Amino acid sequence: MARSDTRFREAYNQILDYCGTLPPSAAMPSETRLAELAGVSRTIIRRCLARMEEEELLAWSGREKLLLRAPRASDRIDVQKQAGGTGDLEQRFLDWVLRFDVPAGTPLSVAELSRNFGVPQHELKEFLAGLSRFGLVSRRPQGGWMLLGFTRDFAIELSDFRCVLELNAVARVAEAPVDHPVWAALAALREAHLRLQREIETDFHEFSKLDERFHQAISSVVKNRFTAEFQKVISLIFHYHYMWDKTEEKARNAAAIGEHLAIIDALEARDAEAAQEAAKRHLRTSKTTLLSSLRHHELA
Amino acid sequence: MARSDTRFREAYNQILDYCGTLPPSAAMPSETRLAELAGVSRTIIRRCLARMEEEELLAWSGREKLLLRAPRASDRIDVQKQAGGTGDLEQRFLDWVLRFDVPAGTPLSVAELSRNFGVPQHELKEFLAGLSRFGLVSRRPQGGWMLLGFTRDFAIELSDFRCVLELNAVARVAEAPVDHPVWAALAALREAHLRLQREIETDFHEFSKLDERFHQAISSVVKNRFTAEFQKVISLIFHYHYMWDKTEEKARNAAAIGEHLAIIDALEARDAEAAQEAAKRHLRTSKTTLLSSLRHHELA
DNA sequence: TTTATGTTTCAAATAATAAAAAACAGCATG
DNA sequence: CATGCTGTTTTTTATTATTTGAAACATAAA
Repeated sequence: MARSDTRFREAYNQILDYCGTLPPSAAMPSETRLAELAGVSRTIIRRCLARMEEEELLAWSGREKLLLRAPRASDRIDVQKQAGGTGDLEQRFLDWVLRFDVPAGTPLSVAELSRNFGVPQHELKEFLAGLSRFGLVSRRPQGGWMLLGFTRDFAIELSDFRCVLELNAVARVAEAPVDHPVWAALAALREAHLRLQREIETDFHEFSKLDERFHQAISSVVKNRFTAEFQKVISLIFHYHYMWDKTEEKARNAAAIGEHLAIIDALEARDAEAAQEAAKRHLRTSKTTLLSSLRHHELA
Repeated sequence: MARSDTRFREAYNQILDYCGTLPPSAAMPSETRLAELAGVSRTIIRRCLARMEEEELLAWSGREKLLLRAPRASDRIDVQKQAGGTGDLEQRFLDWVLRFDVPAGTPLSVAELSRNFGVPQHELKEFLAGLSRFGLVSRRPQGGWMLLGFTRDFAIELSDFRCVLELNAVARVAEAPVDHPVWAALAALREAHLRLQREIETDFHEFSKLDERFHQAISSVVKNRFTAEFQKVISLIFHYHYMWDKTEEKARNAAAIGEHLAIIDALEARDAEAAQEAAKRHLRTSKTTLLSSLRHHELA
C-alpha cells in the first residue's frame, strides 16, 4: 500500500476544533478558506467534509455547508504518530557510532538501521547520502553503505578543518562591534570558567559541556550556512571524545580552562594577533587529545 | 517489477571471457572461487552456471563442472547500460541551474528532474539530500524540494567561505617542500599566464579556464576530504559567473592575471605574508565580480 | 467579474517485489 | 575429522507500482 494519511487525520481533527468555535448550525467557510486555515490542500479538506457528511455532522450540497451539531470528542479520529521521530536522526546516529565505537569499514545495513532508529528506509538512505558528502560514509560497490570514520586520517583532517574554521571565527570575533551579543556571552563564559577553575578538584568533568558552549559562542559569530552544518558534526565528535578519554582528565581540563581564558583575555583586549596565537595553541592541544583518545581506543 | 539484472549480465560475460582462457573440456573452479573472480555473490555465479548449462556450454552435476566447448561471441548477452549516466549528475545539475539562471525559491520536482536528467527518482532524492547539506536546496514543508541559491546572501557566504579555504591553502603552499609537485604546476601556470597576458587582446576569454586551473592547483595541496567536496562546487560556480559577466571582461581578466602572477611571485619567493596579502586582494576582486554579475542578472 | 466548487492531472511518499548478498546446513573428500 | 564445496534459506537492497496529496484547470454561481 501507499503513504500514510496522517495529513488527512490531523487536518480532520483541526477542522473539528475549528467547528467547535462556530455557533450551532452555522455555515462553514469556503474550501479554499478552510484549506488555508489547516495549512493543507483542498483535496484534503474535501475528504474531511465528505467524512463529516457521513458522520452526519454536516449538510453539504454545493456551496451550502451547514453544521448540524457541535462536534464531540468521540468524532475525532486518532492519529498515532510513530515514535522515535525523524528529526534528530543525525544526533542519534552519530551518538550510536561514537558511543559504541563502531569501527571504520563497518557495513551499514539500511534495513537494520531503519528498524533500530524507527525511521523509514528511504529517509535513512537520504540521510546517509547527506553524510557521504562529509566523507563520513560511502556507498559500497556491491550495494549498501559503509562507515568510513573514525580512522586516524579522518581525525587529523577533521581537526585541521576545524582549526581553519575556528581561527577564522576568532578573527571575526576580534573585529565584532562592542554591542555584539558575543561580548556578553564571553563575559558570562569567563565567569563560568573561573568558577570551574576554583572547583576543579571535584567538578572537572563539567568541563566538556563548558567547552562545547565556548566553541559554540565563538562560531556563532560567523553567519555562514556552509560552516554551520560542519560545526554541528564537529562539536558533537569532539564533545564525545573529551568525555571518554579519562587519562589525566582533571589536568587536561584544567589546562584547557587556562587556554580558554587566554583566548577570552586576548579577545576582550581586541588583540587579534594574540587571540589567534592563543586559539592556535588550544586547537593544537585539542587535536592531540583527540588523536590520543583514538590510540587508547585502538589498544582497548 | 524490480531491479535490473545488469549485475548478472555483466558477470555472465565476464565468466565467459574467463572460460575462453581455459583449455577445452576443462573443469571449472568452485563457485566461491568464481564469485571472487567476478567480484559478485555466489547467487549470481549459480545463475550464470545454470544459463551456461542451458546453453549447452557446460555439463554441471554437483561439484563436477566440465566446460563442453569454447564460448563464442554470440553466447554473450548484451547489457544496455542506460545513457545519461548517473556519474556526473552534480556537474549537470549545477550546469543547468547556472546556465538557465534558475531563480532562488524555484520548486524542484523530483519527477521532472528525473525525466530531464535520465536518472531514477530515488537517486535524485539522494542527490538533493546531499546538496541540502551544502545549503543549496531544502525540503519544502508541504513536501518536495526547492532551490535556495542564488541569492545575494548565498553569494556572499560562498565567497567568504571560499576565502577562508583558499587563504589556508595558500599558507600550506608557502610551506610546501621544494620537491612538492605544486611548484612544477605553478611554474607552468606562470608561463601560461604570461602567454595569455601577451595575447590578451584576442584571447581574453581563455582566462576562465586558466583561473579554474590556478585555483585547482593551489587547493590541491590541502589534502582534506571536507574541503575537497566544497571546492568542486565553488569552482564550478565561480567558473560560470566569470564566463557570463561580459562587462569589461577584457580589463577584468587582465587585472586578474596580474593578481595571479603576484600570488605566484610571492609563493615562489616563499614569502607567506606577501602571498596572503596578494591572495586576499584577488579574492576580494573575485567576490566583487560575483556580486556584480548577480546584479546584472537581476536587472536583465 | 470575481469567487467558489467540480474535475483532472501530476508529483511525492511509501508499500510491494524481484534481484542480489549473506547466512546456514549438510555432504563429500582428502 | 576437519576442511571446503554445494544446496537451501533468510536478509537486504534497488526499483517499480500504488496511493495520497497538491495543484492546475474548467465551470458555475453570486
